[in-house]
Amino acid sequence: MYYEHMPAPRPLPLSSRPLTNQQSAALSPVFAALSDPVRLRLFDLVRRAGTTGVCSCDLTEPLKRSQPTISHHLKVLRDAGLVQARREGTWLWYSGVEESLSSVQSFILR
Amino acid sequence: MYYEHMPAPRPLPLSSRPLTNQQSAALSPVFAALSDPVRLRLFDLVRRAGTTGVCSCDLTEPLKRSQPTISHHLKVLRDAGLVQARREGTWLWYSGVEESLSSVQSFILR
DNA sequence: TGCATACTTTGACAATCGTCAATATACAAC
DNA sequence: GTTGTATATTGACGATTGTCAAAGTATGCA
Repeated sequence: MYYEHMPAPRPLPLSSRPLTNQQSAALSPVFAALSDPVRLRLFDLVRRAGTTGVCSCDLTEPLKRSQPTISHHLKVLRDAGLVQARREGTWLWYSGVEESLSSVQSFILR
Repeated sequence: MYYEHMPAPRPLPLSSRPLTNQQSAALSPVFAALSDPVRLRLFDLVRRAGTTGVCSCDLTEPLKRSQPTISHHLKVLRDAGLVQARREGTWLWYSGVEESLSSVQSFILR
């Protein structure tokens, strides 16, 4: 409820079938990756860096966590498919994977 | 990625500000509530029961979990604002709260 | 080769989580 | 009151989580 203007809630279509075990097993890790407040801000920061991306060294300061902790969280986000990394010399440039949110979007609108 | 027809990924507006500590603290519990596969199916089942709702006694069997476990998960979903309960005699009828997904929706589309 | 920088992995810790059996509570009917 | 049914709470268990210090790996440069 942190938004001033929220999208209007849609009526349920009820067209689709109940979530199967496999579907919930595939979807829940995405929610889990976003279930930690620090990781949620981390994903937000990476995401808004656009296609250029952001190096993880610039993320420890705003999130006030150690570098290994940030590295750990980035791995969780990577394993969930929410972010990706591109190496450039010593640096790793992280960027968001927007398509990874499609399954969440589908679930919300189902 | 469990859907055949996914909504097209939107380009980032980049209009809004980075998530604050308070915003992520408010939003992450919703993701956390959906981060468990059993609870995700539970929410899906409750949700598609519509305004009528469903009694929790009918949820232990499809989810193959004990009654206390279902009760525990329903409490997590209730605390996250995702479901609500209406008493009718001995029964409790659970139904989904669609508006609770607005914050998630906003975050995805931000 | 060596050194410096960016990042990952390991190992440990307290805290939280998912689960169930046992117990408790709430309500209806008698 | 008692009895029965629906649901919640308690307490315990192993498993997982977030965190950091320490050590390890990778890349670039002299």
